[in-house]
Amino acid sequence: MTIPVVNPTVAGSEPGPAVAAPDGSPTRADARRNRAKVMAAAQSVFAAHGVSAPMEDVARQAGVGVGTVYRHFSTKEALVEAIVADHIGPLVEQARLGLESDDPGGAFFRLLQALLDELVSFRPLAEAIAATAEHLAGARSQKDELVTLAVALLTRAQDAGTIRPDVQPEDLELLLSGLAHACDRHGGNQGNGARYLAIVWDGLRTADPTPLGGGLLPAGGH
Amino acid sequence: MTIPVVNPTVAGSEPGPAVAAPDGSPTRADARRNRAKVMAAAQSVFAAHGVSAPMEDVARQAGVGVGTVYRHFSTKEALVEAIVADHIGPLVEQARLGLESDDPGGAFFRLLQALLDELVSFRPLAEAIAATAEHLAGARSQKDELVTLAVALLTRAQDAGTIRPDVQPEDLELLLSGLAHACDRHGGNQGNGARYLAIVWDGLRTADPTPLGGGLLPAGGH
DNA sequence: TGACAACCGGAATGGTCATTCCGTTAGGCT
DNA sequence: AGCCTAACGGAATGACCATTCCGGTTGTCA
Repeated sequence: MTIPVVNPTVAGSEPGPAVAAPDGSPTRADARRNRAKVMAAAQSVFAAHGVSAPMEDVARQAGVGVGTVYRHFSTKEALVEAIVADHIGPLVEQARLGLESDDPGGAFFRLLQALLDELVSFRPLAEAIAATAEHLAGARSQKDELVTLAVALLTRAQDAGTIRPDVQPEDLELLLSGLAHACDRHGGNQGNGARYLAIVWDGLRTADPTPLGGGLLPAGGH
Repeated sequence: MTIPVVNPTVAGSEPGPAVAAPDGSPTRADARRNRAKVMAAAQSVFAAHGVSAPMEDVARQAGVGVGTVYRHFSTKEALVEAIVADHIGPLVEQARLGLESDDPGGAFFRLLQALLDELVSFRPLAEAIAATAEHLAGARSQKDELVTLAVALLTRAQDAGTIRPDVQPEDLELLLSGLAHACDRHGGNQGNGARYLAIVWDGLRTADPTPLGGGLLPAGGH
């Protein structure tokens, strides 16, 4: 047992051994190189076969042994999380900028659109988003932060009159969840995802909305 | 239960051994009883823990051994399919009636609503629907039939002017898929599912739709 | 250049299922 | 009542994986 590490670093991303010293120094060159190879391999393997693909496939694709994969990511979950973080980072950034825009509705739409693009290109992201959306409590991870920012953007878009006022953050969770899943299931066809988004978007901005409260009567039908 | 289907035995439902003789005669009483117990147990176990729940849990809940479960359903998949068929049957019936209604829009909405209810009460149904929706080729199973009928209903609702004309059957697949997943992920809260449906519905019936074709520009934003 | 960790690879381990096998039990029919 | 066989139950089997272990390799630093 050689795990003298005392520093926890960021939970999950840089786990057990010391890939990076407590202060952030890089360590051995081959280790850094391998970490990158593993990330790239995981990216492609998980994208192609979903997160259920065996760790050994990731290792093979990376040209290393499983042991090496586990040296860098103490757990499969940690590996997935690391990749997801890569995808989410830019989205968080975009959401931040959007909050400062004077066109909240457009910014919100573009955020959804960007999210959709990522979703299409990397399936596991969908699962991660969906899982996070479960309860948007406090923002501790990037995923949570993204959800939080998206909610803020939603509120601003509502204040601006672009989005119907009766939509709640929980609905956003559900919509994202559904969006994610639909894209997951039809990964190959980005066009479909775009159509789906357009429809939901129209539902969000409708001027003559079906009451969301109780009765569930179609506003336009009948 | 009520499976008005005229068809002999649906492939997969009554497999290997002779739960029913080739001509359809019932067989031993205890066998029939156990089959029912297994179905009920599977229903509740899968609903509670998802289809990934072990067959042994189903057997225990039914008060029988795994061997007995396999005597009635040659495969886990066959068991799931049998339960799903129970849930889909009534929906197919409703869709049929809806096709004869003079209010296609309302009928379509009510079908979605009923589907949603089933989805909320039985998670695996979501997966099954989503899986089927993949390609709505020919209607050979009940699932396919449901999708086909729903598409027909959609077309009629469009002809009646309730649903925007640029919505395609593929979009329906995606929407159902997303709907299913959202309900799967938030099984406990039917209220949320209803809200989600209302939003999507408004997107479907909007009078001022975002073009579904190319540019992906928000119609109301900016 | 030599020594010492840090790293590496991949076989071995442990756990979780679906599915099969077979000795035992008990409906149904004469 | 007694036989014959469909049905049972549940231990055993086989696959698939994540994760761990440890002897061998190789950057790095003095």
